[in-house]
Amino acid sequence: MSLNHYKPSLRALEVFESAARMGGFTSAGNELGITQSAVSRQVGDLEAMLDVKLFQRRGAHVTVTPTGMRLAERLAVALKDMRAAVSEAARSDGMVTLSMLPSVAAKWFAPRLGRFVTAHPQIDLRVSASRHLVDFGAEGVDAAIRYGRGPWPGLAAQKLATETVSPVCTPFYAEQVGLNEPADLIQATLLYGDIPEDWEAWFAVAGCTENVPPGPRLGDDAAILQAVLDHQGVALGRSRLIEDDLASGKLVTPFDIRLSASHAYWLVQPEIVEKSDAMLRVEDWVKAEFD
Amino acid sequence: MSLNHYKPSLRALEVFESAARMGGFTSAGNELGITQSAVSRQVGDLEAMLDVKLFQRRGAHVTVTPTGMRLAERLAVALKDMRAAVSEAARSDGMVTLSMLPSVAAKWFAPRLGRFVTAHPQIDLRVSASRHLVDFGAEGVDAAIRYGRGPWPGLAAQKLATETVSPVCTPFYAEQVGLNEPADLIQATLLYGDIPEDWEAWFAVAGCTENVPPGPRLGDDAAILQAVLDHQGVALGRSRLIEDDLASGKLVTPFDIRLSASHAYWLVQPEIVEKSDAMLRVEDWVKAEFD
DNA sequence: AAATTAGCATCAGATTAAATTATGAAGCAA
DNA sequence: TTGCTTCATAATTTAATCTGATGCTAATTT
Repeated sequence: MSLNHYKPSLRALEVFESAARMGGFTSAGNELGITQSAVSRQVGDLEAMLDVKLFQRRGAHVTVTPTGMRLAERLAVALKDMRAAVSEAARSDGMVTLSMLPSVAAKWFAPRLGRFVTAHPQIDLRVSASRHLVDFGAEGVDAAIRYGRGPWPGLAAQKLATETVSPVCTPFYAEQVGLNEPADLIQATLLYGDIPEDWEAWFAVAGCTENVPPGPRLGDDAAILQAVLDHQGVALGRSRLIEDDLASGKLVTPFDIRLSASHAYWLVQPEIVEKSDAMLRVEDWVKAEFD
Repeated sequence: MSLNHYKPSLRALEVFESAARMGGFTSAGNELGITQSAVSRQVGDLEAMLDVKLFQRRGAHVTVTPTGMRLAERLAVALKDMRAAVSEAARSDGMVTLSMLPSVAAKWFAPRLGRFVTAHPQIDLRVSASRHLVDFGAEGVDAAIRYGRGPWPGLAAQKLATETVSPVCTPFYAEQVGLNEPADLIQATLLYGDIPEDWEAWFAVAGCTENVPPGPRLGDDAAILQAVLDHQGVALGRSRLIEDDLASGKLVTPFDIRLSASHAYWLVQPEIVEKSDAMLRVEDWVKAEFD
C-alpha cells in the first residue's frame, strides 16, 4: 500500500503547517517565499506519504480536514518551540547563568556583583535564585553554587569552601536579652533554619548541657537573616553569609564558639558539557571570591 | 558580522540534535543514514549561521557546549512531538472521535453503539466522554454532542433535538413512597442535577404550590440516574436519557407531566474544517438516531 | 449562459541544498 | 613512533526543492 512509509522531511511539515494556518497554498507560498506550486507539491507528497487527506480540494479552494487541522496545530506548537530555542541559542553567546539559593544570592553574591562586572564587563552574567535542584539543560543554567554534602550524580562538583556556624543577632538584641554566655540563650528566641539539628550540635560544642529551647522554623535562610536583622531573635549564621553584616556592625556573634558546618559550598556543572571561556572566567572568579 | 541571519533549515536542526544526543558526528550520521561528513557540514553551517559554538572540538572528539546542550534538549522535545503528531495523523484515517457528556455516552450512545458498528463497520468511531468544553484541535476531537443553549463562537452547531424532563424513579420506590399525585413528592427524596432550577419549574408546571423540598445535588447526570436506579429517590429525567430504562421497566414516570427543557442537544464542529466522508456518515446517523 | 477570476495541479526543466568520496589533520593509546 | 578513531575540508555527485508555464475547477460577475 504505502511504499514510502512515513518519515516526511521536516521541510514538508513546515510547508504544510503554513498552508494549514494560512488557509491556502498561495498565501502559504507567499509567507515562505516560495511559489504556490512548491507548496502544492509538498502538501501533495506529504499526503501521499502518510496516505491521509490533509486538505479537501474544491476547485479554487482548499479546506483543512480534521486530521490535517490537528496535525497542523501540533506542528505549529513544535515549530514555534524550535524557532524560539534557536533564537535563544543565537542570543545566548557569552552569557553565563548561575543558579544559587536565594540566601546565597542575597548575602554572598549581591555584594560582589559590582566587582564582577568591573572585572569582566564583557560577560553577561545572570543569576537564577531558586531553592530547587536545578535542571541545567532544561532551565538554561550553566552552573550552580550549591550548599550541601555533594557530589551529585551526573554532575561535576568542585568544593568551594567549608564554613562555620555560630549564633548571630543584632547588638541591640544581645544587650536587651543579656547574652554573656551560651546558657543565656535559654532566655532568647532561637530561630531555626534549613538544618535545625545545628542548634543542638552547637550547644554541644559550647559545652552547654541545658535543653535546647524550641523556636520558630522559618525555612529560608534569607528570611531568617532578615528576621535577625529585625531584632526577632538569634539564629545560627553561616560564616559566608554573615560576613557583610558583621563587618558593617549590623550583626554580632555574641560568643566566639563556632561549629563546623556539615555542609559545604560547591560549584556544580553538568559533566558532559564543555566550558566556554566566559564560564571558565566565572568559575575562577567564584573560586577566588570564596577564599 | 552575521551575514545569513538565523533561519536555519529544519534539516540542520534535526541533524544537530542527533549529533548532540549521540555525542559524535559519526554516530549521528549512522543514526540518520548519512555520512559523518554530512553531519559535520550541517553542524558547522548551523554554528556559522547562529554565530554560536555548539560543540567544542578537540581533535577526534567533540563535546557539546552548554548552549548547544540546551538547544539540543529543546529541539529533541519538539522533534519528538512532531514525529508523534505525524504518526498519529497517519494512523487516524477513517477515524472519527466524538465528544459527549458521560451521561449521554452511557444512556444515549452506548445502547446505540452496536447498531452503529453494524451499519458502518468500516468507520472507527471513538467516543471521548468528558464534562468540559472540548478543544477540538488540541484534543483530536472531530465533533461533539453538546447539551446546552448554543450556539458557540467559532463552532458550527446543528440542533439535534429538544427534550422534556419529568420525575423518574423505580417502580419499587414509587410504590413504597406512594407517589400518586405531584404533591406526594414532598415525602420523597428529590435528587438535584446539573440544572437545579428545573425542579422548581416542574413543580410550577405541575400546578403544585407547595414549597419544593431540598435534596442532595449529585452533579453528574449519569450518577443521578444510577442513584435513582438504586431506589435512592426521584430525579428529573431527561427524556432522551431515560428512554431505555423506561422501555425495560427499570424506571417509571409516576406522573405524566413534562417540562420542556431549557437546553437542547446540538451537534457541534469546528467551522473551518472540512468533513470527511466518515464524519458525514456519523453526522447523518446521529441525526437519525435523535429523531 | 458566457465570461471572468481566483486558486490549485501538474509537468519539464532549473536551481539549490545536501550528501558523498577522498583526503588530511588532530588527538589518543599501545 | 605507529596505528586507530574521529572530525574538517574540498570537489563532485545526487537528491530535494523550486520555478514558470499551462490547464483545470468552482465560484462570481456580466
